[in-house]
Amino acid sequence: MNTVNLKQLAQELNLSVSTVSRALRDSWEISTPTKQRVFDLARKMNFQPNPYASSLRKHRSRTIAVVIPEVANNFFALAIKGIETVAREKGYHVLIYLSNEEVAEEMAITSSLQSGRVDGVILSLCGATQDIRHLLELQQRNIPLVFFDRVCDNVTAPKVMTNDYESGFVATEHLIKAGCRNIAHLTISMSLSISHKRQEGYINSLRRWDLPCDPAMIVHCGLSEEESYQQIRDLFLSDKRPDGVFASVEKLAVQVYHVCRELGLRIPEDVKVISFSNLVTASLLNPSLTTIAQPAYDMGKEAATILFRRLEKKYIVVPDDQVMLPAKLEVRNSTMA
Amino acid sequence: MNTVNLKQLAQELNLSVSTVSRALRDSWEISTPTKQRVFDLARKMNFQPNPYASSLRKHRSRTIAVVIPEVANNFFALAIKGIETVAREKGYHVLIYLSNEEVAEEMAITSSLQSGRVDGVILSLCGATQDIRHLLELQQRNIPLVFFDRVCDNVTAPKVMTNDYESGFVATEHLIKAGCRNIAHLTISMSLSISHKRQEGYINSLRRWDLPCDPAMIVHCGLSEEESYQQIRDLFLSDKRPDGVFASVEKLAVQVYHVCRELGLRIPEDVKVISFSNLVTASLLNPSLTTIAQPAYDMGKEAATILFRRLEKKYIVVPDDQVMLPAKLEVRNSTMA
DNA sequence: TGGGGTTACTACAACGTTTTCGTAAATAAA
DNA sequence: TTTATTTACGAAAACGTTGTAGTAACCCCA
Repeated sequence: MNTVNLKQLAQELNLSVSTVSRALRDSWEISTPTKQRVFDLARKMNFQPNPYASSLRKHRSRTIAVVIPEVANNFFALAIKGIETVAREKGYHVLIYLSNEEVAEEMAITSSLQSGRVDGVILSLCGATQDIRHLLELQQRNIPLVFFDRVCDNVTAPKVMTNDYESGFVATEHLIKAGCRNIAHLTISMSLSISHKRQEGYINSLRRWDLPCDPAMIVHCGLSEEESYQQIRDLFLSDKRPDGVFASVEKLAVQVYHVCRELGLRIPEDVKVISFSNLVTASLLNPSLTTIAQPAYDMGKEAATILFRRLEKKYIVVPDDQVMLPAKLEVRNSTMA
Repeated sequence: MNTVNLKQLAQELNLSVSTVSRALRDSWEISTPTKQRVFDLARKMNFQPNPYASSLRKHRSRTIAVVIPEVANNFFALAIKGIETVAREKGYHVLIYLSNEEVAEEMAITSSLQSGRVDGVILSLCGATQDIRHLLELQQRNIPLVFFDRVCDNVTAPKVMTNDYESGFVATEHLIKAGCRNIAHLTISMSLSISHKRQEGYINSLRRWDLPCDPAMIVHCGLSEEESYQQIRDLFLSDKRPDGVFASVEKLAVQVYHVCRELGLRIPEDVKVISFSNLVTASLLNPSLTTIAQPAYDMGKEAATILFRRLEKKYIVVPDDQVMLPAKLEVRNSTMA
């Protein structure tokens, strides 16, 4: 427990508390010699101002919250790193909350954030979020909100995204050019706009190349490991086995690898695979995985930067600036012709 | 900004602030009907108590800090998940700080934590930490500290570790049994006790099997990617090329794969590889990687549990209880005989 | 009828900062 | 010399909660 406070400094220096406070904040109202005395003693006594007293008085916590569905995932981990970097630079603190892909948890979290504990929130939706009241409530409390990656179209707030539509298009096109004619798309919860966009890119790419768009080839995978594994397995055991797979998230690509291994299917000979992914080991997989890599770190930095712009310049209100950071296609062996 | 407070509730109900406060905390001093009235209005007005006022008054923040060297790493990410899970269960909030493997940053972080912002700290040292004054300072301020994984032997505090010595021994033994006779050990900064222990396990395993222990086979890799890549490359180009490699951290194993690819060395035919690692894709690598997997999630949970035991003082305060969670050897193709 | 005890509340002072409003003293302007 | 203005500080009131110390009102039993 921190015990040295302004009062003690003031007593020691024969000054008033307010003078000490002002001196430490380098106020022009305090003479240079006095400031020096205060600085010296504060340093000597290792004075650390109580952040809670300060927050209470100033109605500012210098703390932000990051709410994400999971952290054991290179994309979100890198995003956190980006956010933390910017935050610490700006003297802010970062609270982390994991919704574990559960809407109920996401709601409980945002609800607890209404207390004024944080000055702002950076959030990436969990897969099943449909109801957005909990997000609107945050805004009603005047707590700035910035989305990244899994944004919410129905909420007016800044958003940091990747070019999901284009990436979906390019990924599918890449498979087509590699010779695939029966391409499956694996995706998660369709309540997410990123899933929509990626899928649209997929569909339009098929159209553009005059390939049929078979609804059976679009697999909406469940959230549980087992469920999605089964679904992917069923897909590969169906009459029309795909010769190419575009996975909208990394986890699904990993499962495709496992399923193929189980079923004795060869990648890329029997089926080619491409996926949104930030795996560090993509190039070391067997075979190496062709990925659409999102600039996760930069997205985190960007989201934080936007948030701090809002927090520090209240007068400039940009209701919903959107930043689009392009993902990058990294061609590897899993889509070799 | 949160604006509904106790005072407003009190006014509306014709009660005193203290009564409302007590009613909300379900105090026995308040009659049931009054409590009900208070609860109802609080819910209706969506009252959220100001956490900073409460923290100031109670000298407790219900917040902990997690300080780790990096997050874009499955081990630390899972540990965070474990910590966050326990914390939220207990009604605590988790601040995250990344030291980026820089002692200076680690010190700046712990220094800022002296302010009483957090009730406790969970920390994993960065590779180069030697000076431990910043950690002792935390303890002098009576801020409970719990280490996990990269613990600090010189500081008296609870520690959550894996059986590093045994794991080092077993990993090396596994290579020996697979036929390796010239085993290299790749490690990071030797100021870390986990590195020491893993290395000791390695050395003693060699001794146990009457194999020579060549100092040239122990490579202390630098922190930068380029540096360690060069060091590993040099190792493989040296006169006595190892036929087995025991990597003490995942990152180095990944680099071994890259180096081998560059040099045209085959794993496991030319060189067998085993590594401490929590890679989800270990089994999908080319070849699949034999790992010593630490129970990262459980370690996080355990560290948090110990910290909360201390914070809540329900149990006897044990100054430095140490918990050892065993790592698990997962044999895969990279060490096939 | 009064002393003791319980019940259900209230008043007020913390907690450590920041900020508003003052004000003595020193200096400048008249 | 008198009157403004500046300089450098202090007193006190916030911020919203919680804990301590009361205290009316009622009941119990002698």
